[in-house]
Amino acid sequence: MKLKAINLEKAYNPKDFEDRIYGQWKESGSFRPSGDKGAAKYSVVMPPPNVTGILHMGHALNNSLPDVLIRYHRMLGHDTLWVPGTDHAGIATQNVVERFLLKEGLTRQQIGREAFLKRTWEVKERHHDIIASQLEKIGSSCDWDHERFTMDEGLSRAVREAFVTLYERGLIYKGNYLVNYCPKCGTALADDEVEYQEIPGKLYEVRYPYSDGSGFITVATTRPETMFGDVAVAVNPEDERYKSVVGKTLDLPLTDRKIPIIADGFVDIAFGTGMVKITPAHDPNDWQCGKRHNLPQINILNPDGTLNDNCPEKYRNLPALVAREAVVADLLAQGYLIGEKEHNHEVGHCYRCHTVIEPYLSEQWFVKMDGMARKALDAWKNKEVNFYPKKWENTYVHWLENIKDWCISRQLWWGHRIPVWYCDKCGKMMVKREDPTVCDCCGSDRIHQETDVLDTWFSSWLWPFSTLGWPDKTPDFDRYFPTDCLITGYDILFFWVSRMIMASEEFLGKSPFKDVFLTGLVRDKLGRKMSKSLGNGIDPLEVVDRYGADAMKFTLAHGCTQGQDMKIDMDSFKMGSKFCNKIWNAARYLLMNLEDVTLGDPDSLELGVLDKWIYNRLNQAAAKVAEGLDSYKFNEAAQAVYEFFWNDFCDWYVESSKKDLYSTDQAVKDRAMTILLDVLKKSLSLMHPFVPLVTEEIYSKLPNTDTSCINSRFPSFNPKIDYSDEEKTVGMMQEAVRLVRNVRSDLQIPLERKIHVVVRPDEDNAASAFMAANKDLLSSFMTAGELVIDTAKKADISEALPAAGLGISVYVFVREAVDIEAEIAKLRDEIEKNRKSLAQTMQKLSNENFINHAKPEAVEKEQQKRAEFEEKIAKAEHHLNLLQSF
RNA sequence: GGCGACGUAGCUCAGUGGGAGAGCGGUAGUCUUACACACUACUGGUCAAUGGUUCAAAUCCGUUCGUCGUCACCA
Repeated sequence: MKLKAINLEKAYNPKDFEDRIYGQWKESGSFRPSGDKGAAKYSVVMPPPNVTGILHMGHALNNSLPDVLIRYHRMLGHDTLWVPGTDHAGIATQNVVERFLLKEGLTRQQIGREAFLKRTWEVKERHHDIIASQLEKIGSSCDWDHERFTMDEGLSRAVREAFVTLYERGLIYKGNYLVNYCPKCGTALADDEVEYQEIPGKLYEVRYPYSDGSGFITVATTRPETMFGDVAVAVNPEDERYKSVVGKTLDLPLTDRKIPIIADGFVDIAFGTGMVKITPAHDPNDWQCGKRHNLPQINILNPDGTLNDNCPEKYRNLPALVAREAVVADLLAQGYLIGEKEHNHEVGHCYRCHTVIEPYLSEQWFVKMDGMARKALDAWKNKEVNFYPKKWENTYVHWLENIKDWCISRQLWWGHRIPVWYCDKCGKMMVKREDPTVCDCCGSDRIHQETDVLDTWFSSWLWPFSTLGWPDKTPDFDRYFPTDCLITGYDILFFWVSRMIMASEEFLGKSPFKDVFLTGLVRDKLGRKMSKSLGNGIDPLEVVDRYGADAMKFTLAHGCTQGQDMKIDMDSFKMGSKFCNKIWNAARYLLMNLEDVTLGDPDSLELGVLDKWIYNRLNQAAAKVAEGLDSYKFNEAAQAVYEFFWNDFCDWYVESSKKDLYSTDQAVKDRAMTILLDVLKKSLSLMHPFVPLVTEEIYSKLPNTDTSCINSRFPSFNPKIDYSDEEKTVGMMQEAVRLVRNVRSDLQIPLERKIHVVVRPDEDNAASAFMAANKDLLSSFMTAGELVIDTAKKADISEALPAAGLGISVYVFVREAVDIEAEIAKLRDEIEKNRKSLAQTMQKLSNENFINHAKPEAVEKEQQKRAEFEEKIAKAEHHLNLLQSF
């Protein structure tokens, strides 16, 4: 059947088709798992973005990479599932909604818990739709039918199941402990939710007098206002200076309290005065020390960070920093403050709102971690879970070995409310999977639920199995759990990855994924983290708008090396865009030449040397892609498809085929096109995981396809294809062409001057025979007028310029192409002129006055000129020598 | 302070025992039957410094300098 030419738009314009193609895929259910039980399964869960966030480059990266993998496995025929979803992000979301309220002059307390949650759900719905459409826009082939939210019904059930189970196993407890508390967010935080930043502060030296009037001691502190919580002063028991004073009593300045001097090994003899005031309720070390010595804990703060009633009246209700100034002033006035020096120290800040964290004594819920940590360590030791790159294993192990109990209660409203009820009558506590209506113990219906909610990560850590139906034994769970790999940034290794492994081991006895690939972080060109406050972020949607989703995906994959952060700016994406354009134009070229062509069966054709060569290159590229993707070396896989398509297919194969494609013999043309389209079709499949949209759009136009690209078979490496002889032959031809092109370029012989060339292979072999048989092709690559393949080594080459390569030499009859005498004269002129200029420059540069007194820019400019002249002279002399040599 | 990473072409980075590479940039030329988002060629680097192991080191080891990350911290 004779085909008609197909005309594609002149340039690659992703906007013309990206949304349409994505819609078609989604519509046709292409993202759904095949459910084919006969095939291997491949499953991945998406790291759920915060529902109130906006997609940033980090999301783009850790959704692009799984997309590549998922598409690759789908094309291998695997039963693939990629589960998308969003996270309720307790603190972050609550903050967002509170900001909205503030604009209306309201606080959450004013509108109450129920109304606040209603508002929050509304905000969640709106933002969810934005996030989901952004994920679609960047081309993620996740299965939307499996989408989950950490607070949807199923996942909430999973959270309860997890909490109650852990409680039943004795792994959850409640108690009064010193926790990290953010006064602004009004909630406790886990240890790893605190970020430490060095800030300048002061170290105050304060005198505490002995109660017996025998003098005073001096302590050093950065936080003088906490002195109201002091319950002792500690010295090191080994400290000779203070051995005699241990046990004495001190008067605490500004108060009427008396505190003892105690001995404790944690005190550093060398630091400060060697005396430390002990404030158990406001410092983790002091808290430990207080426990050891059975000291009371005096909490001096209100939840909002102001001083409370345990402090002298004067300071009550002042914010800590204000109180500090007042205390310092009073200490100074009363002669207690004797020193004050600059002191930089690390201070904890809230990872959500960057407020200074207070160690705060309060009643909180905790998870015991040591046992789970051991299981998670074993999972790694047994190779149940593997880290890429390997270096993260150390970090993982170190964290697990030093783990502390996890504070999971948050004094927020947005989140999973802790499933604990208290009886108002008998005071008993109940921990329940289902909401109770009456007290188990006394039967009273006057019960109330715990008001705290759970840490967001308490739901995220169940994600790989809660999204598949756990705690129920669903078909999805049976089929797709454990998942195959997890891709996310290393910044949430502890928050999320480690905890998922712990939860999964605890509840299911296996690792939730086989592999963890931890990506680097996306940074700007200056190496700074992209952030809203710096305004240096790149919006993935803007990238899509300017260059297309494929360009973004390809660039990210191509730039993704193991363990390195990725520095990018908007221009970085030109690379992917150019590649897509190249693909587009190659396809356009072939399709526009389809007129009157009848395609044959590529499998039954007798292949020529070049045909075998290109199939061999394709086969090898496929091997590299498989190798790269199997080991999470996305850059190597992307590079392989790039080089194959551009350098092998476009630059050599398509160019080589032009003669046949324009042959007057229709049979020759049909044959050429049959193979060209077959290679194109397979190339599109090869490239599809990296540039899905453009390959699908082109694929849909091909006359030799009947499926969609997304559902086509990946052209996997076929060990039976071995055309290494053809590989050598074509390599030799390419070498000959390069040699001639070098000569032409060196002597600046314009293309329209057809040159006379003798090619002399070292040996008479398949390559020389091929070149002899394809002289026309070779001539066109060399733009040669006359070409002799001189296997017999008989041609007269005395007049030609030789150039030698590996296994081959070429001789170019330059004389015919260039007017030697004129060229020599021209070069001599040029050398002369440049030497004069150089002499002038040198004169300036050798003048000390010039060097010492002229502006540095001027000197530098002269030096640049010198280098330029010298280079020009050297080049001209090189040419001159060449021309004079024959 | 512990642990770790990095330092390769003007820029961004690959490369892990035997050839120093890519993309972008620069230079020169080319509208050579799709692609100027192209083609061709060229340019450019004591692979941070130093010592060692080796027949052979950008690659392995030691030390130094510089940059960064991370964990833990002294009040």
